[in-house]
This record gives sequence, C-alpha cells and structure tokens, in this order.
Amino acid sequence: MASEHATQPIAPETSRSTLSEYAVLGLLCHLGEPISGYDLRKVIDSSVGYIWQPSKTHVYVVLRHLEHAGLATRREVEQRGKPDKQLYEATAAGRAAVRTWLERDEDVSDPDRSILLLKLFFGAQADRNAIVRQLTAFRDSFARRLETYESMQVSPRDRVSDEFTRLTLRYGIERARASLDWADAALEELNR
Amino acid sequence: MASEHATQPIAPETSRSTLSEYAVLGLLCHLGEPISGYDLRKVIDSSVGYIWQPSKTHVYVVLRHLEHAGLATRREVEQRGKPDKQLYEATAAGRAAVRTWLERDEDVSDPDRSILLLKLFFGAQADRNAIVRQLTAFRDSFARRLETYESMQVSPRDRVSDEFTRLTLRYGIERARASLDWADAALEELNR
DNA sequence: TCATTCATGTAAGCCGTTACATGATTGT
DNA sequence: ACAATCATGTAACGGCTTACATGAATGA
Repeated sequence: MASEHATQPIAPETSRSTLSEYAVLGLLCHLGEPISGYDLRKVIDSSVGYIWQPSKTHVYVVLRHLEHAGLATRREVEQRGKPDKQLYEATAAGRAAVRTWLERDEDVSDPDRSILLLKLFFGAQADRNAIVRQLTAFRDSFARRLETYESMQVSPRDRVSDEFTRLTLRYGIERARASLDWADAALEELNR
Repeated sequence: MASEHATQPIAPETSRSTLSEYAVLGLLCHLGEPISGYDLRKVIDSSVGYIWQPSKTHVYVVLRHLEHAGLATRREVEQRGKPDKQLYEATAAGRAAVRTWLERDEDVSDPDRSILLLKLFFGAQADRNAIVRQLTAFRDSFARRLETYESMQVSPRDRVSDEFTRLTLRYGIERARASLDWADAALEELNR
C-alpha cells in the first residue's frame, strides 16, 4: 500500500490517447467550431492528409471515443433529405490534452520505411525490368504528389492555414522533391 | 462447383506473406548461407535497418513461419557454453516467393507519416519553446542519421552491398539531407 | 557482484484497416 | 436506371510491438 506521504504524480493524465485521437482532437481545436466526422474527413484530405490519414470509418470511432473521454462534446443535428449529423467540438479538457501531447517530448525517430525501397534493396534478386517499372511508378507518384503540394502552397484550400501548417507543407515538398530527384537519378543509372 | 475446363489460376501462390516475412526471406536469399535469427538481426542493423526494422522477438516468429510455409529450412546447431542456434536457409520455393513479390506491382504510395510533423502542424496550439525544442531534437537525430548513412556508404559493413543496396542507401541519404536542411530553415524561421 | 552477451521464445495487447451494412436523395 | 453523395456505424481480423521468461558464460 502506498504511503500517505507518497509523492503525487505530477500530471494526473486520465489515460493517454492514441495518435489518431490526438490528430482528430487537434483538428477539432484548430477549427474551433463544431464539425461532423464526415466533414472532418474532407478537411483532412485537403490539409494534414499528407502526413496523417485515417481510414474512412476510423474517424467515427475516434470521435465517439473522444466524447466518452470528455475531450469532445457531441450534438445531434437532424436534417431533411439527408441522414442526421453528429457535430463534435473540443472541450476545455480536450484542448488541454492536445496541449500536453504537443509539448511532451517524444522518443520516436520515424524511419524511412517504404515498401518500394525495401524491394529495391533486394533488386538483384528480381527481373531488372520489373524493378525499373515499379521505380518509374514510384517516381511518377512523387511527381504528382509534388504538384499537389505545390498547388496547396499557392492557394491554401481552407481556413486551416497558418505559420506552422505552412512549415509542415514545406517539409512535404522538400522531401517529395528529394525523392523525385533521387528516383530520376536511380532510373538513369539502372537504364545505363 | 468449378467446371472441369475452368481456367487455372495463373499463380498458385500458397498464401501471401507479410512484409516482415518477405523482408526476412529476402535477406536469407541475399546472404545465401544459413544464418540464425540472432545474427540476422545484426545484419539488419547494419544494412536494411534504415528502411525496415522489426522488433527483436518478431524475427524469430517470422523465421518459424517461413519454415512451416516451406520457404526456409531450419537446422539446429548445438553449441557449448552458449545456447543452441537455429540456422535458417531459404528453399527454392522461398527464392521463388521473393521473386514473385519483388516483381509484383504494389499500389501503395507510402505517405510522409511522422509524429513530429503532425505535432508541428498543430504548433500554434502549443508553447513555442516546446515546439522548438522538439524540432531541434528532430534536427539532431537527422544529423546523426545522415552521418551514419554516409559512413555506411564509405565502408559497407558487410557482404550485403551491391548496386541496388547502394541506390537504396543513397535514397536514405538524400531524404535525410532534405529533412535536415528543412529543419534548419524551419528553426531559423521560428526563432526569428 | 552485477551487467552484458548469447539465443530463443510465448502471450497479450494495441492501433488500425477492411469488409459489411443501411438508406434516402440527387445527378446522369 | 444506376451511380454517386450524404452520413454513420459494427465486427473481425491483421500485423506488429511490448512485456515477460529462461539460463549459462563472460567481462568489469
């Protein structure tokens, strides 16, 4: 049994949330106004989408979770001609939780995980053409991504944009460009 | 019931393996000689580690799986003073499986997933110093990574090196450099 | 004396995806 | 007539990590 004089834990922290939960909650706070899961997904697609993207249905589960954890409130809105909506909004506790998460040092250093790269690593074991084909697809997908990012930079799609989101986007752009350049060089080398 | 004349499936494919399984199997093939799970992990650390890294114990599970699937063989080797070893080697079926995997087009385009970046995206909600601190840690970890990669490039640690592994390593280097440069610029902007 | 290396494994859990389900309305 | 949009959810499974367990030998 703990002593009466035991030091109190500094942060009570009801229970840590998952990354998805923080991401969704972060968005709720960022937006500041009630939003449905359905609309939230659209916001994601046109903003954080390139760093974090949940599956369609997962957002709904996460929102319910946040509600039960007291980090968000839910309000049902009836509509005619359309299914009802559930509007969610972050609570004060929710905003505090995001803040704590944001300011907590993480010990993760995300690796350059990539299936294509893993395959390329073993390239010697495969038909060269098959590798070149996949590398080309990789190259093209990064070219498209880069275009998307750059268009987002020129005309921010929604009210989400600020100093930090712009920095984040720059990161996406720089990395995409690095990947593209590398892929071009690699293809040239493999075709030589 | 299927007709007698039903077209045969082109590739029988016992059952798809997971990414971990292909990675381990790919390594077994690449090495060509029997190796233990324990030693395999060391090889991973000094080679593919930067694109793909399993947890300590997972390798053992995967190896057993490969054995049961007939993609690798296992041979027990008694040692004195040390625990027994299990030596694994890829079978012909195993080599074929890797080849099929390598040559199969994937429809995944891996995103720039990163916790730090997700946090930065929400940076406006947090204390600026906390963000700068974490971004600095991010910067430093990439600087260290870049150094490691570059040293690997100069002196390949083991017999794993070939044209493809070198290309893969270049990718790691280019991306790490892009991240580092971006982080430096971002820090400067945030400190201004 | 105590941590580290060698060497392998089990069991539980976590975080998330995929598949499936529903149903009215609007556009082609 | 058919697909797509709107809007939300459940259930199952999957791939991997973490925690835990074992135990002799070697080096600090």
